[in-house]
Parts: sequence; C-alpha cells; structure tokens
Amino acid sequence: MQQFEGQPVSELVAIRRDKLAELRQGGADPFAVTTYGVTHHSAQILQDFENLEDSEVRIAGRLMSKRGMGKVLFCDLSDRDGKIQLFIKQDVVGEADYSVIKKYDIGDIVGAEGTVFKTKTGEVSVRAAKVTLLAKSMLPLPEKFHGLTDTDLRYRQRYLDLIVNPDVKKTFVTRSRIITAIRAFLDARGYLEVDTPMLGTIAGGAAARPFITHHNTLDMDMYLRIATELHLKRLIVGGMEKVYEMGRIFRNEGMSIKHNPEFTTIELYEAFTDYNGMMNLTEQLIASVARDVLGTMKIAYQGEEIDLTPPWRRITMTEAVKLYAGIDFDTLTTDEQALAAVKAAGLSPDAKMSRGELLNFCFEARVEEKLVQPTFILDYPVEVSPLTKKKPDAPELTERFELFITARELANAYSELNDPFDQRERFMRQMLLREKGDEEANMIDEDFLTALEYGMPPCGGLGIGIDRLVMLLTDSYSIRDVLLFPTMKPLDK
RNA sequence: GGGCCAUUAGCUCAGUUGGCAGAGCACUUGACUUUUAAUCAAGGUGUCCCGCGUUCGAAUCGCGGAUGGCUCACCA
Repeated sequence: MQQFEGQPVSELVAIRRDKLAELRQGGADPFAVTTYGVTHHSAQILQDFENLEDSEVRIAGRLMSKRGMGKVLFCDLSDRDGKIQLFIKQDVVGEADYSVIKKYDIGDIVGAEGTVFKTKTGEVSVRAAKVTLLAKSMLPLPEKFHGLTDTDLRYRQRYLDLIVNPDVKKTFVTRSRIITAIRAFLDARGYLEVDTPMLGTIAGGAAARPFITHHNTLDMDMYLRIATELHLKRLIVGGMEKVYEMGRIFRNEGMSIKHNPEFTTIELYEAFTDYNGMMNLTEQLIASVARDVLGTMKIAYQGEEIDLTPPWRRITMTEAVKLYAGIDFDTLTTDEQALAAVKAAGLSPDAKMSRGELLNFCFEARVEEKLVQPTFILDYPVEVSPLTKKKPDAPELTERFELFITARELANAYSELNDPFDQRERFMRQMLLREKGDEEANMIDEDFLTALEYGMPPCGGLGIGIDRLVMLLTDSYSIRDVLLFPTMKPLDK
C-alpha cells in the first residue's frame, strides 16, 4: 500500500494523484475549469449524422474506454444520452497535446471539439481537433464488461451504478416521464396540484406506524406524515373540488422488495363522484400513462404478460373469496360462523377477529397472490375501512376498491365518508384498537371532524403507489430499483 | 426475528484433499496512424470480512461475530 500525505492509498489511486500533481505543476489544474460550451449530445449526433457530417461540434462527457493504436486513439465518451466515439489523431491535435491526452484515465470528464465523421468500420465519431480535461477522476471505475453487480454497492453508490449500468438511467428517465404523464393527465381534467404538511402532530389517514421527530422551539414531538388523505379532504370541504398531491410519505415499518420506509404516493379527491368514478379514472389514468410513456398497454413484468387495456375486471371481495378460497361469506352471518369456516379452510386466523376482518384475512391469504392481471376488488369490510362510506344496502361493507396487478396492491380508493357522526364513531373504534396496543390504528383528528361538520360534498378519493406503478412499467424486480437512493443501513454501525 | 447462501486485487470471479495467493478487466512501460471487451510483449496488484480455536501448516476445518442477498414471518 502506497502512502499519500500520510494516508494509505492503492497503487491505482496513487498513480492518479501523481497525474493530477503533474497537471497542476504544468499549470493545467483540471479542477480549475469552470465552463465548457457544449453544442451537441451523443444521441443527436448519431441520429442526425446525415446533416451533421463534417460539421463542427463540441461535446463533453465521461471517458469510458480507451483503445490506443500508437499515434491514433479511440475513446468512448459517455454523456447524458449515451456514448459516442472520439477519434484522436496525433497529426491533428499535435504531438504535445497527444502525449497529454494519452495519459487521461478512464473516468475522466473530458470536452472535445472536432468534426463529425464515420470511421472505416462505419461508426459515427468525432474527429477531435482539441481535447480538454474538465475534471479528473481520482478513483478507478468498476470493470467495463461486467459493470457493477453488487446490489448493495449499486444502491449505496448510485452514481457509480448510473455511470456503468446504462439501463439504470433508463429506468429513472422512465420514472420521470411517468410522473410527468400523471400530472399532465390530471391537469388536463381540471385537477389542482397542492402541497400539504409532511410534519404534523397527528399521523392520520392510514393504518401505519409513523416516524417521530422533535421540534425544538415548540419543544414537542411531531410525526412525519403517513398519508395525505385528511388534509386533501379538508381542501374538498374548502371547495377546491378536484385536488391531488404527489409526494413522499413515511411509514415506520418493515422493508422488503415492495416496501421502503419513505415512498411516493399520489392521492386525489374529486367532489360529486364516488368510487365508481374513481375506478373509471384509475383505469384511464394508468392505461394512458402506459400508452404515453411506453407506447403500449401490453407490458411484460418479470416474464409475465400484463394487459392494461381497459376495462379491467371488477369483482367484490366476497365473490373473490368465494371463488379463490372456496368460502362463501354470504352464508356466514355471525363472527363465530365465519371463524369456524375460515379455520375449516385450513387458515389460522386470530380468534378475536370479526366477520369482516376474517373476510379481509381470507382475501389477503388466498386471493391477493392470484390477481396478476389488473383487477379491482370491491366492497371492503367496514372494520378495515375507517374513512369510507358504508354501502347503503349492506352497512357491514364499504364503497371501497383496491387495484391489484401482478399480485400487488397498486391503488386504493373509496367513496369518502362525509358523515361527521359516523366518522367520529369510526375514529373511536380505531382509538380502542390503539389502546389495545395496535400501534397502526388511526389517531383521532378533531380538526378533520370539525371540517366534516361544516359539510363535505360527496366525494371520491384515490391513492396510487407511484413506486409500485413505476416498478410495473419499468419491469423492476425491487422497489429499490426505482428509488435513486433507497433507505440503507449505514455501513459503520 | 427464523432458515439457507455469500464475503478473496479497484471491478468481475476461480482457488482441488489443509501445503508458495490466482485469472480477466483496470493500471505501469514498450510496439502499433481506423479501433469496437483492440492486439502483442513485459511488470506490480492483496487486512483472503473480523476474532478465537484445531493443526507442523488455515482462504480452505470448528466456534463466535459483522455485513449483504434470498426466503419465511411481520407489514393494507
């Protein structure tokens, strides 16, 4: 191990430090460069070669490979859009410059000006007249052929992943386009995008454990939001009629290939419609985003063909459990009957579960995994839906649906409960659960109840997990593959 | 939290029965004026994840630990 200013560094690093010192001594400190006027990007030159042949261009990017041929040097320069080959000839750049350029390392940030041409083998390239080092790379990049495969390192050092694994950049470009397409879809339908607090004294709107933080001046604990629901419904009370918020929420729960502690959702609320309206909107939204971004509504996810062409299958939870689990809840009228039937089917429910909780339990245990093609599951039990209107003809159920694709929950929507008395009772029931130790039960939000007392129009609400939608549309295996910087345990602990 | 697997050069990975620590890429030097993972010649890669133990001798065997992956559980 070599030493550098007292620090041990690998031979590869020591060589680069020597090169930097040499450049600085020659008055060419690469880190002193401030600007470089770029005229073209790689993709543009490759696509528009017909028109650009023989014209002058200035390009810049990262040096990804070098193929020296004596007095000629071929390099691949990687920029925002991809790669383009640089052709550097001693005759053209001059002997002095050529010997400097030959010492550039893979990973260096380089600018080049020259003319567009095609090599003997037909590759569109830039014949460099002048090459400038814009920043020195002091660390060796991962291997050029295999790239960086260690998933842990890829997530921890995403910049390296982006440099050496081109498909990664593609996923995040697609993510950005999906989000843009969602906004365009909603904005075109008269929705208003709003921002509501991430920091509050009540974490409501979902069943989840929150992150707790502390405000120093007020000297009080606060929560990071676990949903945007209760604030957005206040805006419906306020008369905004169609609102949405796309943003980060935080849940202090387990991590898995489908769960990250912070993730992005979109919630939208529309006055004077119900969950049927939300179902139509969901179908239209996801199908049109797929069409706009991917150019098709037939996609592949992990080898499975998924057809997003509307209309999608709609089936009630009771029907689905009958169909897939063979338990007919229509014939089970009491909690005891339901418990016995569920146990007889070979499941192990908690003995304290009510009929509605047992229906939901059977659905999660036996049905979810079978819902590969887009499927709306309708009419959830009231016990698991504390913010949802009851079905007028079946008060043990609610006007709620969840959307499943590839056996995963992608969206959750309902006819919003606007009866302040009923809402208070539901909160009270949640409070009892909380007192019994259920840390995920909803907290009572008095101001939200006050808002409902002023009157909220009938209203449909919808939430979509953006990360899961991006996973679906980019064929990503893990949620970590659609988050640039997924939550990671620190290395030094 | 349980089970299984992995950790060796900057990166990707071999490493036999316990017997000198290896390859490719990258790097250095040299040759080469149209290469495509360029080629050819020569050269050095190192806390074998950490600790303890067994042994004449440990990357290899045992025990404990760390980190990660997969999986089950948990988690709308």
